[in-house]
Amino acid sequence: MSDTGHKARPVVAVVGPTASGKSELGIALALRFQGEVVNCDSVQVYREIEIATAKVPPAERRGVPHHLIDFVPPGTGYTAGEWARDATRVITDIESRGRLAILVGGTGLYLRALREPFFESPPTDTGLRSRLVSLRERRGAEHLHALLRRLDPETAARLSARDWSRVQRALEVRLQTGKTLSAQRAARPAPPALAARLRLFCLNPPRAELYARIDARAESHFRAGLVEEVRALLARGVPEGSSALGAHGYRRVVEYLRGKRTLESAVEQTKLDVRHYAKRQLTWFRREPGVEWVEGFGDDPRVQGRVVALNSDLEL
RNA sequence: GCAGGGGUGGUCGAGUGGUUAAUGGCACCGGGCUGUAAACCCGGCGGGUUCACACCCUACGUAGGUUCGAAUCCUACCCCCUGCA
Repeated sequence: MSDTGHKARPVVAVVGPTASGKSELGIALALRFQGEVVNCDSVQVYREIEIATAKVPPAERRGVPHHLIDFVPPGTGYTAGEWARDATRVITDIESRGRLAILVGGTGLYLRALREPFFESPPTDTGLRSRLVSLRERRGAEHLHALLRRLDPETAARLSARDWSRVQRALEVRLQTGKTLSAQRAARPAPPALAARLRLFCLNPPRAELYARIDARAESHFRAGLVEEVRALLARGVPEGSSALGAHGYRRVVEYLRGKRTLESAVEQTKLDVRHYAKRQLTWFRREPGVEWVEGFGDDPRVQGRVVALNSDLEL
């Protein structure tokens, strides 16, 4: 390509807050430019959890191939680092067939992991993790933080004791590798070549309308049988502490089924969870470099038309 | 109608004479984020001027009053809840 003077074909990415119409826009672009969708959503990777994930059902994908969706067993963990490797492989494959790769999803960390790879790190040691979790449950987050102060003072100083999620990760790194997280942070591999070709579109719908959609969508999930889906997943042995059942919708229904809240409060809390999440996504993408902001919803044909126009150079 | 209880900032709810623009929760807004990220964490939050210390204005149902000082006490009125009629 470069020797012919043509611009390298981009890897398109459609990101944005949840419920902003990313999937629809991704499919529209794929249809227009012979593309294939690569899921960039940390929950849609799981199979068997359906109703509250907003996955586009295969029948509605209009023939557009979707990758990295529906392939991880629900009780299993899956991480940003794994996704980055999988996505690199999948994108390479799509492009080798002469098609356009279109990343679609709202998980900012996943995209980050692709653009700026993490340091080499062994896979999650689930045994160690569960020991740390139970330690925290028994002795409190302060205790974990105190432990980290001994094992990695630099990271401990940077992290609040209440930020147990990161404290725990830092402990895992130190315990699994023998090296501190602070020592490893600098050692970041070079990004894959394709990262430089990313063309990043972030949807930005009117906030009030977005929230209204989120609320409506949560209610429709409950009407569609979300509670029954969760009941069945639990009955099948999917751990309630799994990432899949920690997803929005699922988390609160698990609490309801465990008698920790009413059904009504599960619905309301789910709406709040998702609204808060949408806001955090916006915060994330605001400082993500190279974002092209697209006002409106991705399922709006006018918005799709605008984004198509922005990619007119992809026309064959 | 009588007897009790109550009306507080977007909301729930503390506060019963003096650092009270008013504890706290929620909503909302903003920020952070290096392998659980739909996770986890932090901040702001009556309005106006100011880069800022600061200053001004408006606020605890309404209207008056007592007091150096009132969301807090008194009076009247309006509204809500409960019990008796």
